[in-house]
Amino acid sequence: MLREAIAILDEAGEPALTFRALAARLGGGVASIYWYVGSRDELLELATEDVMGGVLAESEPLTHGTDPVANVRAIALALFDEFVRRPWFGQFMLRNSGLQPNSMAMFERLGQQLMRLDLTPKQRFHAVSSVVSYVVGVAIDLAEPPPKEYLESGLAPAEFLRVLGDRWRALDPEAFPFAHQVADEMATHDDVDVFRSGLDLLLDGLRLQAGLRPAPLDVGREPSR
Amino acid sequence: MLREAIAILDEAGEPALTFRALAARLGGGVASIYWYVGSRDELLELATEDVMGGVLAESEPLTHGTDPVANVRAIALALFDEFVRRPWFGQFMLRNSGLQPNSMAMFERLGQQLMRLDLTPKQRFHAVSSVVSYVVGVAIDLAEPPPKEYLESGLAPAEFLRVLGDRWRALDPEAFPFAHQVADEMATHDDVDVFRSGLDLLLDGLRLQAGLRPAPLDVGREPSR
DNA sequence: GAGAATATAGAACAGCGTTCGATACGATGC
DNA sequence: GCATCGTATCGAACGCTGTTCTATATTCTC
Repeated sequence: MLREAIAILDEAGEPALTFRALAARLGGGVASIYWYVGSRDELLELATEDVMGGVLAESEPLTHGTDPVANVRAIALALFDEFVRRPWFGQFMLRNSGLQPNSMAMFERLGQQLMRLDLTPKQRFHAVSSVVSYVVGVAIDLAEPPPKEYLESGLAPAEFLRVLGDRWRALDPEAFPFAHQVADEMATHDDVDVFRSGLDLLLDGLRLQAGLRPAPLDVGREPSR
Repeated sequence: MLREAIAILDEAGEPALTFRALAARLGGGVASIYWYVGSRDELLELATEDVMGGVLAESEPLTHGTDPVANVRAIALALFDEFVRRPWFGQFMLRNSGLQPNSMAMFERLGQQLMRLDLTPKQRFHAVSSVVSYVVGVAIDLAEPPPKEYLESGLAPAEFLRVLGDRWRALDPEAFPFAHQVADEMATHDDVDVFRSGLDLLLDGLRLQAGLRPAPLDVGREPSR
């Protein structure tokens, strides 16, 4: 049943997961679902936990590298991948305050990497919280349903970005010099690049705090300048 | 009318803003609201834009400092303040993809600060996006309604945090060394401290990228170690 | 075979956003 | 003075939602 629920979420997003839709898919009655799950929220909770379990399993090999910060980076990127695959996942990842086992395990996994750094417990706690917050922030952005203006336009995603860029470029350069300057970036940006950039800023700050040299450039990172 | 809508949001949160509740408060009929606003989503959009306008106005003086990164920091903290005051605000800040004037203006304001840094347009675009994502991530966390376990317990917020910390401490130290280590931090942490820490990591990384010295310690920052 | 635990649904309820159609009010035009 | 048109209001209904109640099968245990 959880499988079918996740399938609906994957295919049509969170609003599409109604008890009636799920019951129809299962070929059963609506009320039957309540035998297995207490509420819709609980169902979403189970779904996110299930997916988080998958990410946890898939990203396990990423935890054995010698550079703990690089490991955190790799794990975060694995999470990002899942957000792209399942936009609904990001929306609910934070819904549970770390009480679910798998979410807790992800938190623990990130924290364990940071235990190999010369930091105070408080700094470690703050650092993990920050990485999670950043990741969630990007996830929410990705999960945001496209504006209906886009849906009506019938444009391809890349084309719509170009239109958005054009709109920024058309703004008054006096009042919006920045929008004007980055209109091209807006038009051509790739989400994963943006995610990686911000993550690297955060992790560079963390390296600095831990008294490490800036960053090894050998893990597919673009040079900082 | 927008005033009353925001009042409901402030008093009882986003789910409480129903057209029927709003109509009752206005002493009118439900359908009348549709004369002024096309849908509930549009109403929420107007509300967030209105609040963002307020933050924009209040934080204007924070943009004149000599250190652009410190200015970004101050603006972000002003946003955070609003999230604490209005948890619903954070939830919807990102709902509009920068099409609303005030959200756009906030984006522009952050970007203009970064124009004073020696960065490429792409780096600037990524940096602003990252700061926004981080801020939104924290906002979402804050907006998360407290678990019903907490509501049923009747505990004060600080006490509930202590309970959560105790629970982490009770975990198997072999399997959860990190949770064990930061249980105290979890129990005693202050949200604004966590927010500030992560923001500073991000901004330190940005300073590094711009070729600046780490950070002036004179703006109320705690030393990095 | 009796009875308990497990499992399944149909029907109904209250609430939601939204739409429809009717009804006023006031200014404008002839 | 009367008709007309845009502004503004609203009661009633529609279709949808999560959820609950109650009744009924199915299966396992003694």
